[in-house]
Amino acid sequence: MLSIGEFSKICGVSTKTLRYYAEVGLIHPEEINPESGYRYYSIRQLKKMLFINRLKSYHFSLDEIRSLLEWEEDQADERVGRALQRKIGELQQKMDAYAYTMEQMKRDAVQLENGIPMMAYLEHIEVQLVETPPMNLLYTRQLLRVEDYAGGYGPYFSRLYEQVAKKGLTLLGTPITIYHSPEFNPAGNDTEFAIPVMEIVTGTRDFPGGLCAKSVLRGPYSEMTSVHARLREWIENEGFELSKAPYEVYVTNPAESAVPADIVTEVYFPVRKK
Amino acid sequence: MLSIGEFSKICGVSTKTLRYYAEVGLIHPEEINPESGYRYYSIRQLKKMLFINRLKSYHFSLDEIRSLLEWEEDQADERVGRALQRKIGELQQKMDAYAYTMEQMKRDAVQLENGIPMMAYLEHIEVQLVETPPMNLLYTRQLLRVEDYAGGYGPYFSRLYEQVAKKGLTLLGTPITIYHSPEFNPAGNDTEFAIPVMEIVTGTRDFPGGLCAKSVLRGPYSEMTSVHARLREWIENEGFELSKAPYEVYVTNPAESAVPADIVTEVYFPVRKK
DNA sequence: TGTTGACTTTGCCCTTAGGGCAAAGCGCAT
DNA sequence: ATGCGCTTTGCCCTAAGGGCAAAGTCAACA
Repeated sequence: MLSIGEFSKICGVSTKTLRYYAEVGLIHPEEINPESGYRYYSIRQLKKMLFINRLKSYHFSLDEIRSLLEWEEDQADERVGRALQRKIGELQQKMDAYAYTMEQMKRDAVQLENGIPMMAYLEHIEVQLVETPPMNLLYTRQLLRVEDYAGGYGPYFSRLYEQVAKKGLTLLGTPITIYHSPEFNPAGNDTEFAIPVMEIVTGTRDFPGGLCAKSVLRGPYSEMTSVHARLREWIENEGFELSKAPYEVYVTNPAESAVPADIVTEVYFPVRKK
Repeated sequence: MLSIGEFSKICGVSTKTLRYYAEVGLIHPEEINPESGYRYYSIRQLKKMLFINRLKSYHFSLDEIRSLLEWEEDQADERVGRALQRKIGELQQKMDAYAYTMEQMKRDAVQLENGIPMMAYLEHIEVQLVETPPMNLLYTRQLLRVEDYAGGYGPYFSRLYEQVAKKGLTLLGTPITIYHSPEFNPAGNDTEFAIPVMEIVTGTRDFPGGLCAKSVLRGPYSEMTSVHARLREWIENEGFELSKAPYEVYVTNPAESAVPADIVTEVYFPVRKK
C-alpha cells in the first residue's frame, strides 16, 4: 500500500488532485484507515491513474473520463475508441480555428508594423448615401432565435424560391433579410426574408425604398458587427437617424459560395435627416 | 446614447458581459443615470468594444486587454504590436502542442481499432532482472526543486565533465542520476548526478552494484511515469522490494540529442527478495 | 393619466480543475 | 517523549461570465 504522497509522486500528480479525484468519484483510494482517515492506494491503481492522466492530456474533461471509466472491460475499449475519435475531431476543429485566428493576427501584426492601427479598417468601411428604388417583395416573416441563426438562412429562402418556381414569378434581384426588431433579442428576432420579384401576387408586398446609408461587407459574416457599428457611427456623425428596419442584401448566394471570404453582403440602414 | 441592451446587441456581447467589463474596469458606460442606475453607452464607444472583442478573439485575457487599453494613443500601437507578437508565439506553441497530442491520439485510435487497449503498452514495457557491476562514480549531490527539473540536467553534468577534463579522468560510461529521496517531493529532491570513471580520486565514491529491475525508456521523458509505475508493479508482482535509491542512466547524452524521440534512458530499481 | 410589458438594476450562487493556507491530527525515528 | 514530516478537513480563490430572482424603471399605448 502506498500513502497518498508516494502514490502522487509515482504518477506525477499532486495530493490535492488525488483528493479531488476521490471527491468527484474518479478514483478512490483502495483503503482508508477508519481511525486516521489516511488514504492508501495500491500499486494496481497506478495503471488507472496513468490512464486518467493520458485522457486528461487528450483534453477530456473529468466528467467525460469518469463516464468512460464506468464501462465494463469488454465495452470500455469500444467506448473509449469512439470518444477518442470524437475528441480528435474536436481538437481538429480547435486547431483549424487557431490557424484561422493566427492568420488574422499575423495580418494585424503586419499592419501595426506599418504604423496602421488595428481598428483602422473600421474607418475604411465605406458608407454611401444612396436612394433605393421601391421594390415588390415576395416575403415571409417570422421570429427566429439565435440558434436558428447558426444554421444559415438557406431553408427560409428555399421556401421562397419554391414559390417563385411554382407561381412562375420573375426574379428581379438577390435575397434580402430585413431586421424588424428594433434591437437584437436572443429570445426571438422579428426577421423577414424576401426576394424581389416582378409580379404582384398574394405573398408579395410593396417595399417603399428611400434614403439609405449603405455599406458592403466582403468576407465572412463574423465581421458584420463591425459594419453595423460603422454604419451607426456614420449615421450619427452625419446627422441622420434610423428611419426604418435595417436590411441586408445577399449579393452572392450564401447557399452557393463555399468560401466565406468570397461572400458579398450589402447592408442598408434606411435613414432620415434629424 | 444607447441603452445597455442596444449597445450589447450592436457589438454582439451580452449585457451581462458589459456589466462585468464595467466591474473589472475594461469599459465604463459613458453615462449612468444617478437615479435609476441605468447605463448609457455612446456610439463612439463601439470602436473600443470591437477592439476588445478582437483582442478577445486573439486569446488575450481581460487583464491583458485592460493593460493594453491603458496606454496613450501614441504608445498604444507599439504596445499592442509587441503584445500581438507575443501572443502569436504563444498560440504557435499551443498549436504545436496540439499537433503533438493529435499524433498520440491518432496512434491510440489505430491501436484501439485493432483491439489493443490504450494502456496495453504498459505491459509491454519490458522489465529485466539484472546484476549490475560495482562502479566508481564521480558525483555531486544536491537538493533540487521541480523548477530546476525543467531546465534539464545539463548544467550539473557539465560541472562533472569539467572535473573529468581537469583531473584527466577516464570515462567508463554515460551520465547517471540517482534519486535518493524516498519519494518525490516538490519542495526539494535529494538528487545525485554521477559519471562512472576509472580513477579513484576525491569527488569519487564507490557504487556497490547488485540486483536490479531494469527498464529502457525510448522516447521523451514525459513517459517516465509510466516506466516507474510499471517497475513498481513488476517488483510487487515478482515478490521483490526496493532496496536502495532508483537511478537512471542516460545512454544518449540528453544535451546532444535534439529529437526527444531518440533519447534512450535506462531505469534501474535496486531490489531484493521480500 | 394609468397600465402594461419590456428593459434594467443588484445580488447571489454556479461553472473547471484544482491551488493555497491554516489548524489539528497521525506516523515514525530517535 | 519529542520532533519532524505527512495527512486530514475546511475554507477561500481562480476567469469570464451564465442563470435566476426580486425589485425598480422606461416608454408606448389606451
